[in-house]
Amino acid sequence: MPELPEVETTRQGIEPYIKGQKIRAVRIYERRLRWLIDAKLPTILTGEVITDVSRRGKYLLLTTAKGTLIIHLGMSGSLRMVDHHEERKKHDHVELQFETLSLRLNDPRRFGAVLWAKEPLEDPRLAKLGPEPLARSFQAKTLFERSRGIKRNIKSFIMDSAIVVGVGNIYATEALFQAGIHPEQAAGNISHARYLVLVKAIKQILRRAIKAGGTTLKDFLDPDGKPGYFRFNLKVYGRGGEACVSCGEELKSMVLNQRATVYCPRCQK
DNA sequence: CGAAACTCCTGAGCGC
DNA sequence: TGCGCTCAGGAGTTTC
Repeated sequence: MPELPEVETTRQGIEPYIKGQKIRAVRIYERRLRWLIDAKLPTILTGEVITDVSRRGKYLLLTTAKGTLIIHLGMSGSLRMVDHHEERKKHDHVELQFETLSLRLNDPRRFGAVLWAKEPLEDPRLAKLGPEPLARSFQAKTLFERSRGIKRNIKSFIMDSAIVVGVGNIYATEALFQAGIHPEQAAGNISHARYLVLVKAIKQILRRAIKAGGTTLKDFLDPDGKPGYFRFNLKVYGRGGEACVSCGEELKSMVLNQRATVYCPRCQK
């Protein structure tokens, strides 16, 4: 479900409710997520204050004086702020109880993760992550240099979190359309000039999507229960067979790196 | 080493 | 109404 804009929307949604708040209780209803949740989590976290709510790639980081709770939403995870007494829904796996509200993690497919780390950025899963796409450190120059000699297609290259974090299937598809680059183009064959356009496209699309509260395809809701509106700005994703908004040509659908891909054969070379 | 395939899991939508 | 099939927004692990 979530790509970077949805994770950032989630972060912004929960921050005002939990930053500075003390955790009163922790309930774990299902430990079997991507990795088994540490059974000692309630003991570790109860009584701790959340001092910061940040994000690294698609990982959410809830900082306390003792260490950091790392939450990944996987494909189908979501966080909601609810009243303590609100009935638990199917697939609500973890709950952090604060003074009056609770933060609940719901994740039907259980591809998400809840991890505990003293130094989260040293966790092997986070240590090798590439730059944040919205940071100055994400530049055409580094992409260009890192891509020399790389034969794999540009779509899988920009979706690789070691290259740049947070670009998932929807936004990779959209950014390549905006940049006029064919998704199967070899990363190593793309000029510096075209990487400049691509980096600009990625930044712009992600910024706009965050502003719109993310993309709701069927079920993404922010922690207050509101959907994201970027869906209405999607130019190619989910529009295979329809007319290109730019040239009118029929958009083509294909499966690339086992992921649905849509592109305009005339606009993207 | 890089690149591609495979894997985890549930639910929605479709054709019959 | 039900069955079986396909597909889904991620990414770590395995295989070639």
